[in-house]
Amino acid sequence: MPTELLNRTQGEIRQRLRLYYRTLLERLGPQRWWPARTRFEVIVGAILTQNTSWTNVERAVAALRRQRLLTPKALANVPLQQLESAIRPAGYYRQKARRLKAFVSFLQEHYGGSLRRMFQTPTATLRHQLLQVHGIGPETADSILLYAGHHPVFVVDAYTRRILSRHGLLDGRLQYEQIQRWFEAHLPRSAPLFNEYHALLVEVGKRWCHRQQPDCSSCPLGRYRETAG
DNA sequence: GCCCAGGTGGGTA
DNA sequence: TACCCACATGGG
Repeated sequence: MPTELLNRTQGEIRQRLRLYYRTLLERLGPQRWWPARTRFEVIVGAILTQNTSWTNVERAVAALRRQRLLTPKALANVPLQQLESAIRPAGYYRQKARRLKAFVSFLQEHYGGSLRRMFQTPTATLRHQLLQVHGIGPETADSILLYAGHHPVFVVDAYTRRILSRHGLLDGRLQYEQIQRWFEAHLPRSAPLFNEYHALLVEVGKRWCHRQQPDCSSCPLGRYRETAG
């Protein structure tokens, strides 16, 4: 199975990716991700938003803030049941409470609780370490690296797969790292660019590219969609 | 009531 | 490797 469905040249893919970015930025404006006040809040949000709508995550984050739990130390010390109760609106709250605990344990053990030290680690090394933490998979690890640490990694999510495969640009069944490499091979390696591009794709996904019945007529990218999606 | 949401890990063939 | 499934709340 070739990486690209429609037998495009590398140049054509790069041109298409630039066109999409320019179009979305023009039509939707900068998304200014990640919506959070601190780096640690980005990490907490990245875990809480796993397969969950952002509005539900916001309630959970607000509860954590009210209880002054938005620091590594506070999360490490809070009883599990209290943490579960605080993040309940985000769903999967029992799993996610353990995942938050797992991350702050990792941070303490490897970096003495210091996010600054953690993010000084080379990208590939830190990504590998994050993937060892229970409950942190590739998308969460990359969201942490990019949006909390400003490391230049492209974040792939369900919307990214859906949009690009419906446009016939890549095979949505490819593995996470394959799709990530595809983006990173065709775009300048820039954290601000990766930040904005992923955020724009999520906005497109939320508004126009649902699982069933995409609304391509009003989607800013609709006119560029071709067959073989 | 139904489908969906900014995934992940565990189990099975 | 490639599927299945559980996990859970809240909005449309």
